[in-house]
Amino acid sequence: MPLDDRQDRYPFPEIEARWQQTWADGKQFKVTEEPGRPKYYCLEMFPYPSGRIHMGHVRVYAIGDLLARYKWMRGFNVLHPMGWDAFGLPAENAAIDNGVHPAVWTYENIENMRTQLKRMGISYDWDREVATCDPSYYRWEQLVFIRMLERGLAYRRRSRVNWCPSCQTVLANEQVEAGRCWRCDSEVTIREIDGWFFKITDYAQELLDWCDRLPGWPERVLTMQRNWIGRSEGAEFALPVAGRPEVKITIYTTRPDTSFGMTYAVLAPEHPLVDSLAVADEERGRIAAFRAEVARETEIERLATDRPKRGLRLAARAINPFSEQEIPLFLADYVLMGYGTGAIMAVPGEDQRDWDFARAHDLPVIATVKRPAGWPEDQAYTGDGVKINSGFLDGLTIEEAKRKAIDWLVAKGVGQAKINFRLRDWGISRQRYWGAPIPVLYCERDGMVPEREENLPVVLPRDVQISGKGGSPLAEVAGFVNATCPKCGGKARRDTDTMDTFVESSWYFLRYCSPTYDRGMFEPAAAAYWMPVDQYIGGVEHAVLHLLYARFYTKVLRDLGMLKVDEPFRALLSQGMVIKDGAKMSKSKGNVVDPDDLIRRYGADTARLFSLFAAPPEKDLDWNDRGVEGASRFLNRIWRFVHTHLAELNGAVAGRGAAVAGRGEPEASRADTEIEPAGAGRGAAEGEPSEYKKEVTESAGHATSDAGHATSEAGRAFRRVIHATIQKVTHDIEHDFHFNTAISAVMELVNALHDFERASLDGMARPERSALLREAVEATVLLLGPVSPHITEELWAALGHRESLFKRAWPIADPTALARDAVEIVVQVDGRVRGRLTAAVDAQEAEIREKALADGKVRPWLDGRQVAKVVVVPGRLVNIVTRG
RNA sequence: GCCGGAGUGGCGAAACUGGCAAACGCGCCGCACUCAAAAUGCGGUGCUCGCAAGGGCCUGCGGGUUCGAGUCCCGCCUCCGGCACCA
Repeated sequence: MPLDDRQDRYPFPEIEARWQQTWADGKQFKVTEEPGRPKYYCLEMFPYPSGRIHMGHVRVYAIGDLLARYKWMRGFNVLHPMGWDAFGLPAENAAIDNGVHPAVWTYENIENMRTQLKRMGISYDWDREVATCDPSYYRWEQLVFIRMLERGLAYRRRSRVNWCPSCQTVLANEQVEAGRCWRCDSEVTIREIDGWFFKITDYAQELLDWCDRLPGWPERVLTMQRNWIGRSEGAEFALPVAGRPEVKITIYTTRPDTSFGMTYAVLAPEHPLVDSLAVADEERGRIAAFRAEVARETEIERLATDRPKRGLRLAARAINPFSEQEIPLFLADYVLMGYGTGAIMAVPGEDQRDWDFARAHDLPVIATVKRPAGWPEDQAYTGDGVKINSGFLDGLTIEEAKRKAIDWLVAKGVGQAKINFRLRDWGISRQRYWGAPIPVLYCERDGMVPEREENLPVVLPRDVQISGKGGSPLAEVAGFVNATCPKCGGKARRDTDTMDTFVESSWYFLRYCSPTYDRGMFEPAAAAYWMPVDQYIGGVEHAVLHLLYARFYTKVLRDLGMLKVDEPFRALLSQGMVIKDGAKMSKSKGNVVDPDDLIRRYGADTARLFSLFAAPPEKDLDWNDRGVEGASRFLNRIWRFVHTHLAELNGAVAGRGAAVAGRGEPEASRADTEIEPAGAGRGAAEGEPSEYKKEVTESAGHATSDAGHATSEAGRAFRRVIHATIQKVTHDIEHDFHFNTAISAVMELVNALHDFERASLDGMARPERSALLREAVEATVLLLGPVSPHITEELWAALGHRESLFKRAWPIADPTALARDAVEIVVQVDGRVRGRLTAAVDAQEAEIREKALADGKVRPWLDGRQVAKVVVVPGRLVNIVTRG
């Protein structure tokens, strides 16, 4: 078929639409569990249905689809699903702004985005699509909520929480970024409010431990999770208050070895013992004023570490149990109630913050670690050293002293070793409408009561006024709030908060295993077959949020006896952002590229090719319109080559000179090149299904009947290029997902194909040439299939194949084709390349050495110099080292 | 401050366990086709000295190890990301 005259481009709109239809009609990517066949669960983070896909989506889905299609070709049973993270605030904000119901808005957006995604030609099993706002979805997380409640893994308490004044709702710690709301960037304030929590802190240690057992995860994500969990080892002990034996302040420290240097102690302003410590009314007044002052600070101010530390000295004094000295007690804003015990021992000698505070308040400093020579006078010392001024700890190392100090506390019965985590429980109540209702009621008689399981789901009511003025909209819906107590049948009120949408995304990958199952969250056998996700792909912005929650939730489900896996995602590919003109694509910066435009102008295959070619997936991708042109040009070049050589290419197989013209309707005889992978034949073991190699090797022999016997020098060289490319592309995909270099290898093959085509016109036997051209073209089409599936399907059909490219096995490099008998060896003199020589692959070192020393290009460089040494690296280079 | 990651042509980027730096693509230059342009094809393209043959210099900076360093070691600088009065 000729190029489209008008555009000089191959007719991608027609081709892409047709193949998308063919795949859909044939349910080609629909999967079911096939016990005994190796599975591959390939998952991209599902999108929030904002209404339109953006380039970031194109990038993730192109990556995921490449892997999914590649694994199909390698014989795996591939689960590749798609769905919608459908609850959330934007829907509600749209309702406030435009008066559209969030449900209407959401489902319209889903329709839109589904159409867009289908135009990308991703190999999803659309029969497994889920939307988290569907009651048949969230009913199961309500059930799990109740089970968690029974186990104490979900609990309700009043607490100081992060509050976004703009979103009018509570935020979890993970959803606050540098004091601002992760979604709307408003400054976060603190509120004391009743709410539900998931006890993720119970899993802190396990979540941390498994960070060391996830080799398929990028190190940077694991590091972020470790930091977030924030484990620290130390000691906790009672700090006596002078003259007040009934008051016991517990302090936490990671440096019990420095206890002798404790010259004062500090309580957080909100510390509950502060009230009982105050003696006079006058002091109570000052405390109240200090607390008010601290409370006025915004989160942002509090985060600034360089600002002077405020403190208030209390009348009460404490006793350092180590030195038995009386020391002053302070309230100070640099001590946080939320970490440790909310009280610290201050050791200005070995802690810079304490040092700064001690300076400002004229407090004594005792050094308990010997300073290295020249240590500045005006700094705390946190380095290593020997203990001094520390009574029974003197002379010990820090580590020894830590242990001995803890032993001493234990012996005295006042303290013990203690491990602390920075991780806080996950606050999941949201004072908003568009979320899953919390399945709990409050009865006048029985108090808080969970809904009965048989009454689930607690359906989110449709009729609701959304004002955005604050307060849970559900509280205004009488028909929802007023209910009967599941326990006594009396009057009860429903909880009117909804769950954080991160709860839905914590298990959607499980729902995909059996999306319509109605007797539980997922069908156990299906989950057992598909889980864990083999490859998860998504943006790094979820490094601690979603990825930590999902890990936690999976462990909870395991402990509830519902699931057998410890971790949901075996491997994670954390893809970079899409950048244009030096900034992340965003409407406000005006640098967005609309995927729809792109696909309309160049086709999905080009959009996918470029986004995979421009950068390795983990790096940020610099969008470049010219680069897209280049990708398009490349596909056109292949198209043109195949169609201008179609007669020769198709004649080659049967060895007939007769041309088979016309696209896609070749003769049936072509079937002999087809591999029909029977279900049984496809794959036995993971990674490299055993019967697979044989099958493909045979096929290679078939498809290249004449080329296999390529005897000319040029023919063998070209065939080596073909098979080296197969090897490289396979390696790049398997080894480190460097699709950019895989694609560049195919580009090189296509360049070599053009060179060969020209060079072989004279002097090469026609059958050999034709067979090699066909072998190269088939390899190109196969290798490029997972990247640009439509054009390759079309070309594959044009080459006479009747079955989809993706039912065909991935090619394997033929070792005989790769074998070479001579290699080029570089000759260096003193590390500089001076000549080259050709030697047999199995040439002995001595032989290479002689050849190198005798080389005409090399000799002048040895003139007047002595050869000191000759380094021979077989198959690579010779370095002649000279002297004089 | 702590923890990660990265610095390579005009640009996006390559370089497996130390072995020809800059593959591939973009851009640019030249040529062919064309009345002309577009498209396409072919060739060139790190910097620098030279008419040329050919030489010298190049992977953020300074040292080191090595026959040989983009890659390993030590010390810096810059940028990006995460965490951050976490005791």
